[in-house]
Amino acid sequence: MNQIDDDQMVLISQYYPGGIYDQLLPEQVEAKPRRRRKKNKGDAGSSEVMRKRKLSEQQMNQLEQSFEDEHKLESERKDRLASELGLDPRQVAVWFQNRRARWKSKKIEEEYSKLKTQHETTVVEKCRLENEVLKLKEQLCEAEKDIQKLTERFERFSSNSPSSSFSMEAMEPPFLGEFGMEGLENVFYVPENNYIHGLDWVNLYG
DNA sequence: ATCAAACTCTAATTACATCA
DNA sequence: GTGATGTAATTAGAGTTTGA
Repeated sequence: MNQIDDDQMVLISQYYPGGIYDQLLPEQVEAKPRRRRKKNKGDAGSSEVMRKRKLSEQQMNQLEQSFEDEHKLESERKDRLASELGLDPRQVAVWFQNRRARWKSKKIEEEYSKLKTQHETTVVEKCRLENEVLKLKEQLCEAEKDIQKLTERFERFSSNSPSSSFSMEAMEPPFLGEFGMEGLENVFYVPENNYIHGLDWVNLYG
């Protein structure tokens, strides 16, 4: 299945003449043993092989430019680039493979940073909303206490004057102000021109 | 339709160069 | 000298195309 092996054998044998790959029997090749490169200590720093390893600035620039144009590398472009740069087409292919890997890795890092920032913003917002909920609960609790006081007061008032009528107009503003109800207009919303008589208003939020 | 060869790719890894 | 880092090259495995 791995048909590139033969090509790679040729390529490898170019880099490592007389090395382990020349000694492999056909059966060993077919068995696809995990091959390990020999360390290239003997040649380090002196041979043509080493000079080939590092691409020149001009080669790099052209490869980068080509990569910017298109991340995929078709056969034609690979061969053209290789001949323009004096490289083996295989080297060009390898360069693009590695470049794509670096690009992907960078994109993943960028995406991670973005998500991290979003997460931090969301946590702050969650905290703010939780505080708001707490404040609103406190307000609600206070309002319920006030309603309770008003109900009790109203009941005492009714029992003392069974025949008298009762209206909000008669109580405001001194009546509500007396119980610290300022600023609760939005909590106890009463539509305009909607007069509530008798006990109905007391049960509205019960 | 099937199969193998020849190619591509990615992901992981290794080997080497360079620099602090 | 050494560890960290960047990158060229290798490897395995999977997918696609092509021709017999």
